[in-house]
Amino acid sequence: MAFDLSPQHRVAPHCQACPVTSCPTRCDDTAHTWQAMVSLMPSQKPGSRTLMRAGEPTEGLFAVRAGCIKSYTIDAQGNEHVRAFHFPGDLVGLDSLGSSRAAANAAPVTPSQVCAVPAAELQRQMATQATLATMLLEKTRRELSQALSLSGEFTADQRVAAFLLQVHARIGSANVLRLPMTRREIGSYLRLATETVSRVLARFEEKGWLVAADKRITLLNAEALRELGEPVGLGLAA
Amino acid sequence: MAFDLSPQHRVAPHCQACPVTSCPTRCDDTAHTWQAMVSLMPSQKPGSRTLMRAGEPTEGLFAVRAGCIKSYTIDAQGNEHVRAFHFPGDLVGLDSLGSSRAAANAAPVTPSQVCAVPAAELQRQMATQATLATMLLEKTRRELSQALSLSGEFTADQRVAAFLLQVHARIGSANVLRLPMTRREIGSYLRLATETVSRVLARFEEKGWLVAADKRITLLNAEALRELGEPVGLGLAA
DNA sequence: CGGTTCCTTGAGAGAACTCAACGTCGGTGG
DNA sequence: CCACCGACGTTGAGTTCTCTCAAGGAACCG
Repeated sequence: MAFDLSPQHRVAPHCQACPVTSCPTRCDDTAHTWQAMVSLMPSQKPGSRTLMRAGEPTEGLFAVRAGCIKSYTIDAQGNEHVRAFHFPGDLVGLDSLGSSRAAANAAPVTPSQVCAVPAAELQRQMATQATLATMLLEKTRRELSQALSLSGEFTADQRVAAFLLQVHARIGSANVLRLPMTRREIGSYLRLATETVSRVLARFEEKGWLVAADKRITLLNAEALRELGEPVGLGLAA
Repeated sequence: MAFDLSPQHRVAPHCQACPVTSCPTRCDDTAHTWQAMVSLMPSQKPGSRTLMRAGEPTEGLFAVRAGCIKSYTIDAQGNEHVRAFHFPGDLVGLDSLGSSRAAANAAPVTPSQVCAVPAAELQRQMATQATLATMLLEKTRRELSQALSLSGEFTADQRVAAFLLQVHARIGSANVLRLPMTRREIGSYLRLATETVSRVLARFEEKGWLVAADKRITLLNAEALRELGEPVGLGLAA
């Protein structure tokens, strides 16, 4: 199996102590514990420490507790295409939920913690709890809205601006922002070449809108970025 | 309200006689009829005969019975951006389902028939019937998969090839295909200029892959198109 | 230390866009 | 009945945004 739930990685979820208060799989631990917490490290060797693999049987959902998970596909030429970044509180695997086979791969971008929810258990719970199905439907709908927004036609500057604001809203503090992912991964997600991402950041820096020190971004003029990236609609996602 | 359910348009659904056998809202008519069938004509005047309007309160879902419905947004410059085309059997409004306000506009592309399912009724049914919520989740997941596929980085030729095959699979017969929408609408959906769509079709015709007589397309080499458009993954959508 | 990945910057190429012109079609009204 | 108008579709010419190719420096790891 792609995802190893062996004892040395497996930990009780301790939902009551979890910082992700809005976690959709939050339970009271003592009762029906139908999830397990796992720590993950990103690896250079592709394939190791993978949560999901495209084409393999769907194993379930993963709730991100800490870190950053990417879901991605590999095309015929072997190029990686990032479909989404998942931050704490997000669910990974919604696009494969009812399907027998996973639609994409998923792997950690930085050291991460996730809670694994087995598909079989999920199906069982959904059949009886309409609330669970409704909640998952709502989460999926939001992802759909976001995907549709991003699939519009925007300039490189608009995409990058919207992306920075989105990441800042999720894991930023004050006006500082630490990007968990590489330029290549950002470009893959935004459909831009690595060099273009780099150039756009340099352009923003020239304008005095931010300071980009590698993965550490300091926002100096968030308003300008917002004005530019607003049409993309990544942030406001209703 | 954007969608007029006045008596002169309203017709009992007659699900038993409906050609859309896989309609997710299919009912036995005599029992709880929580939908109404409506005929729609496309209009030049923007705004008339609109099913949904972005930003207005969500009225519910629409099941397409015949014709073709587009959902779209209007940007700050007044340009239309088509997010999806919906064919018989599809549901319109999944991206607005749990939200209080509609995420997009929806209007007929050709003369169409839809069944309107009020949001309030839907919510009530979902609360008790886990099956309904699961079905809607599955439909939404498929739309999400498709949106994610299309949001990849592909050439104009790949996009158009995939699009033709998708439409053919939905409403084509043998090797003939009648496009319900204009070149501008196709381009808007595929993120291409109108002229580019036209040029790509001319290119395909030069290669002997198809004959394009305005909206009537005759496929001569579907295999070539499939090979080209396969990476887009619009058709296979698991 | 090598070796690898990441990031940046420069120069050139190309795919798709914009602008523009022209022909067709369908509806409208004089 | 036919001229007019607008939307649609096609084709050409030139432009531009982003990509590709290339090279160098920095950071990280075994």
